[in-house]
Amino acid sequence: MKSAKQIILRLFQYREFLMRAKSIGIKNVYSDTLAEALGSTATQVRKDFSLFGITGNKRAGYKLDDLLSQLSELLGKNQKQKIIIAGAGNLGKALMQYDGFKKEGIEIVALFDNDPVKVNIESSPPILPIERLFEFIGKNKINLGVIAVPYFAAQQMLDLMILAGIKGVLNFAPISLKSPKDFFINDINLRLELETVAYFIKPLKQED
Amino acid sequence: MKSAKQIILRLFQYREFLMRAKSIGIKNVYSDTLAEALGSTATQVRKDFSLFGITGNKRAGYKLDDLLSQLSELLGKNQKQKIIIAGAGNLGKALMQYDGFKKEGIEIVALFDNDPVKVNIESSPPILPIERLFEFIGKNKINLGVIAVPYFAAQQMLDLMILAGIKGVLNFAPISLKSPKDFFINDINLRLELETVAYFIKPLKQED
DNA sequence: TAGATTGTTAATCGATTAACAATC
DNA sequence: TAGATTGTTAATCGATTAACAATC
Repeated sequence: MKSAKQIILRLFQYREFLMRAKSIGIKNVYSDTLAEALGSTATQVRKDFSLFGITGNKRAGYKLDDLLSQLSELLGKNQKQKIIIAGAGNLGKALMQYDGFKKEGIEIVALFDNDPVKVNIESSPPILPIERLFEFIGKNKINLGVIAVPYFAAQQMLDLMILAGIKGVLNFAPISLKSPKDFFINDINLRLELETVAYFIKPLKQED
Repeated sequence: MKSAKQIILRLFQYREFLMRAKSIGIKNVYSDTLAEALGSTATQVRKDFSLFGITGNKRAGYKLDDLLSQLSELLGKNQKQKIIIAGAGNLGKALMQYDGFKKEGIEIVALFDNDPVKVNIESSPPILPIERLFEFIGKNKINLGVIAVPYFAAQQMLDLMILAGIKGVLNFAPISLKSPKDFFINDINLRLELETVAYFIKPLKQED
């Protein structure tokens, strides 16, 4: 949907690198600088920018501040993004405590779990019972969620989220979820990613 | 390197689905069954199989057991895979406690952290000081690692792992790591994945 | 100016999809 | 057999890379 996920991912990476570069006092960058940082190519970088109408200065590369503000404009990272997490298991809690989100404007406003033992209204963010999810989403106008529940509960959770008004999710459940066409799902299957590495480092019987 | 990561990922997904199907007593599947399960297409499924010499029966689809064993043969999932995790923060611990790995033959044999408070030789798996990483990898012949340390420590950690004999890593540090050509790195940047979802659900100013 | 770097067009590459013959 | 499904070839699509004119 819309422009390819991969390009957007790269734009975010450019932005991340630029913020770090800025913090150490760099004022100008070249497509080559960015390529090097990301393990990409200068052509790729300029092509990506070109696709979104981002321009630099021939001979002088890109002014870091200008580039950064153009990217931020594009990626819309000036407003806060509130999210909720379904599932307060290890992964959910790891995400909850991961402070890299906060400084990028991503605020986890609540977790939800159906295990009463995990519920904790006092924690920050609070861990609430599933029953309150629907109401919470509506009241707080949340449109982004994370699914970190077991696979057998994932589809049901997604259906509930969609009904409540969520527009896109990051899904850690290892299953292909069904959703309307205009709903955005980003699947991450950690075990699969790990197994893939295992596959590629295996001594090969035959090349192809 | 070798066959595209994406195909291998799909093969793992087929295998995962087949194991679940088997557990509920299904004996035969069609390319269409698999396509449906993965949100893919029947042509894609047959193409993937064709690329690896996996065949079924015209008119009768695939015998689940045969297919499963062919995939397992290919993906080499009959031996155990030992891994270590560098970084015993929230993410490292979440992975450590995630029991989905174990039943797929992935065994986390140790975590490593340079914070003495986190070190815990008694836990299972043990959390050891970084100083023991090099020796541990050599002694236990580990070739797969996970990098779950802060970004500024990631390159150094990778260098150490490579030196110790690791052949591939799953990297959660949000930075492009440098490594030899024959070393395999699978990068996962959770924040970026989340931001990407946020981008795609944003009300658009202009289509393209 | 001369040299370096951008921005874009064209070529290439790879992956997905369509079409269809083979055949159980 | 007739119909359904595989396996593969060819066509399409999209993304990456190469080439190079524009120009600061």
